[in-house]
Amino acid sequence: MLQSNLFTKTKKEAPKNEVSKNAILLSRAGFIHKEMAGVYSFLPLGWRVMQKIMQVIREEMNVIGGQELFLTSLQIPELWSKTNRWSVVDNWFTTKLKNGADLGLAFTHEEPLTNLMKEHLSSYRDLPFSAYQFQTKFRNEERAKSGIMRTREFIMKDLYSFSKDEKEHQDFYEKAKNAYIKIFKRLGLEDKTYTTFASGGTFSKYSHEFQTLTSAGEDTIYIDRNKKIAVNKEVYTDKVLSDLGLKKSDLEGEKAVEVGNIFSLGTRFSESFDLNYLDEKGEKQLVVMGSYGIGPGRLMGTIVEVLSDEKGIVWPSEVAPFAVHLLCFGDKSSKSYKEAKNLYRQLQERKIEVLFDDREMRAGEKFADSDLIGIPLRVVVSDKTIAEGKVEVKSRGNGGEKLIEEAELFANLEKHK
RNA sequence: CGGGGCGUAGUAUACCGGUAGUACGCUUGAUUUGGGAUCAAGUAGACUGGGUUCGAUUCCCAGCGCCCCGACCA
Repeated sequence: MLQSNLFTKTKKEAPKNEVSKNAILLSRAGFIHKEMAGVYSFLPLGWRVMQKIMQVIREEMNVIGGQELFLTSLQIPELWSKTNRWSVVDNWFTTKLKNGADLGLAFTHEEPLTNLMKEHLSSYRDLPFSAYQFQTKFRNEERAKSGIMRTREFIMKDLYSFSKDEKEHQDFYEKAKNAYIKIFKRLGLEDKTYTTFASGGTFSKYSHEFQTLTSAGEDTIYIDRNKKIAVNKEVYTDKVLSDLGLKKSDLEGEKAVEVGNIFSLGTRFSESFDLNYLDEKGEKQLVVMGSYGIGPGRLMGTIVEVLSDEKGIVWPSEVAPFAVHLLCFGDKSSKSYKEAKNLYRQLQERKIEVLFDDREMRAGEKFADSDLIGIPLRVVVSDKTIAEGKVEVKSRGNGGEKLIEEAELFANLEKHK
C-alpha cells in the first residue's frame, strides 16, 4: 500500500481525552478512532491488525476442530428467561421491535447457540463438536476505561464445546487450553501471560483465565514465576493453594489483564434448554458444554501496552499491519523514489505486505512515523544506499541499521513468511 | 452508580465580562532534504439550552459529553 493513499494521519500530540498508553499510541498512529467512551472504530491500519489477530485465533480454533459460524446480535428475551439471565444481567443493552417486543443486544451467546443446537444434535454420534464465532458483543459497562481494554462494544471470539460426558469435555478443555497458550505465544505475549486459576466451572473446581502482566490491567493475580501459573484474587485462599500445590511464599501479586477465559459449563445450559442426545443404549443424556472466550481488541491493546517503547508501537510480526515499511527520501523525480518504487513492486510480486512511504517529506518525519506505526522491518532506499548498491534494513524492536543486498532482503522475508 | 476534574480551530493549549491568541496540521510560494526544517502569506474555533448583564466564550443553573478514583465486571 502507498502511504500517500492512506487517509489516516499520525499525530504528534496525544489526544487529551485519553490517558492509557494503548489508546494514546493507537490514536496517534491512526489505528483507532474513539466514537464515544468505551466505543472505538478501527481504521485501516488498526483493522488490519485486528484481522491478523483474529486469523491467528481462527487458525488455532480450527486446529482443535472448531467450526466457525456467525450468530446474531439481536436476541430474544425468551431464550434468556430460560436461564434466568434476562432480568438478572444488568449490563444488557436492550431495545424494542416496532411492535413493542423487547430485544437484547448480545453480550454472550450460550443461550441462542444451545437452543440452536436442539435442531442439529440428537445422537451420541453427533458428539463431540465445537463451534465458534467472531461476533460483536455489547455490554453496558458502568464505566469504560483503559482505552480499548475495556469497552462497551467489542468483537469477541467465543467458542462453545459440546461433549457427551465430563471426560470427553475435559479432553477438549485441555486441547482448548493448549490452543490458547499457542495463540498468546504467536502474539508475542508468551512471557507475560499466565494460565490462571479462577473460580467457576461446574464439575471442575476451577475455570482458567489467561492473564497478561501489565500495569494497565484491572486484575490482581498471584503468580508463581517458576511454574508459570497463577491464581486470581477470588481463589487466593490457603485451601486452594494447597489444592494446587502452590506455596504462598512462592507467589507474587501482580497487576494483569484478562486476555482469555475458558470455562466448563457442565449441563447448566443443556438442562435449561433440554439439549440432550440418545446414547448407545437409547437413553437420554444431557450434553456437557464449555465456553472459551478471547477478545481480539483487548489483545491488541495488551500488545501495545506490553511491547511498545517510548517511540511508539512494536508489533509482533504475526499481527503487524504490514511486514515491511519501505521508506524513500526525495521527491517523485528523485532516483531514490524510482528505486524504492521498483523495490515496492518486487515485494508485492513476492506477496510480501509492504507499506511504501512515498510521501514527499523530510527524513525525520518519516522515521518518526515509522517508529510510531511499529511495522517490524523498516527498509530505507536513499542516495546513500543506492551508492552502495544495497538497501538499509532495521528491525523495529531492536538493533541498528545495516546495509544488505536486495536479494538477501527477499530471502529473509521469504523465510519468515 | 458515588466522589473529583474538564469541555475553546482537525490536534494540543492560552487569555479575557467588551470583536478569541499561540503551536502543530492543512493551502500557496521560496529555500531546504538521513531523525518531527526555515521564512512569508493564508485556512480554521468558544458543547447545547436557559438565566444574570448594555454586552457572556468568560459569571450562575440545567442538560449532554469526556477523563480520573472507587464500586461493578455473564
